[in-house]
Amino acid sequence: MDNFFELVYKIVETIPEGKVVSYVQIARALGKPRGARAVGYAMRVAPSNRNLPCHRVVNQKGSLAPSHVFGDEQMQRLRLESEGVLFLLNGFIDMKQSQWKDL
DNA sequence: CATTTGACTTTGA
DNA sequence: TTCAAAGCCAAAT
Repeated sequence: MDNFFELVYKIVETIPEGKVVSYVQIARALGKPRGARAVGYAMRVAPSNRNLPCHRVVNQKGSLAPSHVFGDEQMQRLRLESEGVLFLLNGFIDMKQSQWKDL
């Protein structure tokens, strides 16, 4: 399976622990600098059996999915914190340090 | 086959 | 600098 989704999943699997990646970066890696939305769509239909760290994929604003996607909003935050991702006081991710720029 | 939607980004005021 | 609107890409309906 080498469709768009699989490519996205491959990149997401490559995200190191304690780091996050913006949708646009993944889109760029796929050759679609403006395909960030498509990446998000791929995440929405992402199969759980793929061991996909979707919680490490965030947007440029540093905020995760609208919450209900993971079940509980605080759960994903705790999960990221457990991996070493730094969170700001406003509940957003500190992109300055946690954004994975080694793509 | 055409339209709508969506876990976004960028540009304009 | 912050807030609001438009735009683009791919998949689903």
